[in-house]
Amino acid sequence: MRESDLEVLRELPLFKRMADRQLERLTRPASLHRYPANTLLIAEGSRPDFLHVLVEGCVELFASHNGRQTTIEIIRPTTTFILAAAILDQPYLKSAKTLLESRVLLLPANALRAVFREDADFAYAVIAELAERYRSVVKLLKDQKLRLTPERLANWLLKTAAVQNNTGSLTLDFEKKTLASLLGTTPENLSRALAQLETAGVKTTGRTITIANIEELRASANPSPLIDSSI
Amino acid sequence: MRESDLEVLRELPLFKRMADRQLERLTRPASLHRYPANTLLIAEGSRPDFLHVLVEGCVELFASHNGRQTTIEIIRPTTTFILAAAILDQPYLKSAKTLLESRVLLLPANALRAVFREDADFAYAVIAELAERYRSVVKLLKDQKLRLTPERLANWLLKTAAVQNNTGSLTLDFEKKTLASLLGTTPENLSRALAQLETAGVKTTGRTITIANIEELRASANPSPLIDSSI
DNA sequence: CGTGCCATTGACCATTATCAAACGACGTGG
DNA sequence: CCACGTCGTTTGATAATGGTCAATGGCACG
Repeated sequence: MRESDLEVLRELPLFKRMADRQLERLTRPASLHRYPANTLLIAEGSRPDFLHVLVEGCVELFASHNGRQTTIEIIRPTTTFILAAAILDQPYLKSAKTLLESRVLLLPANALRAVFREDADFAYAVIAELAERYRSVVKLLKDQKLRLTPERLANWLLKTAAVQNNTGSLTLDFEKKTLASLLGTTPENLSRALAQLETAGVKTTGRTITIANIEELRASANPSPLIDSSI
Repeated sequence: MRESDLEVLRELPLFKRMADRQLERLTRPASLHRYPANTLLIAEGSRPDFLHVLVEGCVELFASHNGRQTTIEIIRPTTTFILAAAILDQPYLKSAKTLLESRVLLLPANALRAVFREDADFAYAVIAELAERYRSVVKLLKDQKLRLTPERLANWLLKTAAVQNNTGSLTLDFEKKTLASLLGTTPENLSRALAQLETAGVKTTGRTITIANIEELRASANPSPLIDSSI
C-alpha cells in the first residue's frame, strides 16, 4: 500500500481516530486494486472476505431477484461499502460493480473484526458509520414508498446539483438507465419524468441537466430533511 | 424498575454480555411504561431522548410525507427500537405508535451513549445490532423495489405463518390496513391480493388466514434468503 | 462505415390507486 | 337488549401511474 493511500484512509471518519498500531494491522494485509468500468466487484449472496473502500471512481450497488434488477446506491469516493456484511460475516445482500474506472482498497474482513474488538475509538467509529448507513437506507425506503417517480427524480436532481456545484446544473457520469433503476423506474419512464419536469424549468441535453430556477423546482419537489438530507 | 424487567433486558443480545455495573448505570435512570393501544410514542422529526425497548405488546413504526403515510416495520417483544437515532442524537426518521396495549422500557439516550464508550462488549453488541438492522432495512427496500404486491403478500404470509406456528395458519393481531401499509399498498388492493392468492390455497376469514398447501404458496411466492430471512 | 447499445417516443397493457357504495363488526347510549 | 353510529373491510367502477413492446435516431467503438 502506498503512503498516499494510507493518508486517504486516515481521512475517513471510520479510521480517523484509530490507533496507529491497529491501523497498521488492518492495512498491512490490505491491497489496492484498479478496475476498469463495468467490473463486477461483488456478487450478491457470496461471502464477504473484504471490506471495500472506494478510493477513486464510482461504484453501483444493486440487487437482483426473479429476473428483475434494481440499483440500491451509487457510491462515490471516499467511502467504505458493504460494511455490515463484513462485520457480521453474512452473505452480501447486494452486488457491486464499477461504473467508472475505479481504485478500491480491500481490507480483510477478519482483520477488521479483530481490530474493533481491541480499539474502542474504532468501535465507536464503526457504530457511528453503521448508524448513519442505517438511516440512509431508511430514507431510501421512505423515498420509494412515499413518493411518485417525478418527485423522486426532482429531489434527486436537487440533491445532486447541490453536491456537484451550486449553479443548478449537473452532469451524469453514468448511464441514464442506472439512474432510472436507482429511482425505481425504467429508462422509458425516466425520460418521461424528465420531460414532465420541463414545465418546472428542468432542461435535459444528453447527460447534462440544467435547472433554470432551483426554488421553483424545490417547490414542486417538496424535499424533506427526513428523506433527503445526507445525514 | 422491577427485577423481572431487568431479567428481560438481560435476555436481549444487546445487553447480554454487559458488565453489571454498566447495566445498572443504564437502568437506574430507566423507566417502564404501560401504554394503551394506539398511543403515539414517538413523533417523526423530534429529538431522541430515550432508547425504547418493547417489553410487551406491539408497536408500529411509520413515516409520513406530503399527506401520505407508510408503515416501515411492526415490532414485537423483546426488541429495541430507534437505536440509530438515539446513538447519533439525530431526529427520528420514523414515528412509533402502539398497536396493542404495550409495556415499553425507556433508557436515557445520553446514558446509552456514555456507556458504550466504556464497555467494549456492549459496543460490540451495538455494532452487531446495528449491522443486523441495516441489513433488514436493505431487505425491505429490495422487497419493495423488486416485487409486485401479491408477491410481497405471499412472502409475508409465509414468514409470519412460520413464526406464529408451523401449521400454515396465522392470525393478525392488528388491522388489515396496517398490513396493507406495511406491504406498500392500500387496504383495497390488499383485499384483492388476498382474493387473488385463493388460487394458491390461501383462505381469509376475518383476521385468520389459512394456507392450504405451504409448498404450493412457496412456489408462487419465490422467497429468497437475501430478502426474506430474518437474519 | 457498419454494428451495437443507449435514449427517446408512441402505443398499449398491467398494476395500482382512488372514489364510491355496501356490508359487517363493534361499541355506545337510549 | 336493541338501535344507532362509527369505522374497518370488501367490492365494483374508474382513473392514474408505471411497465412493456416496438420503432427510431444518435452516438461510440471497432
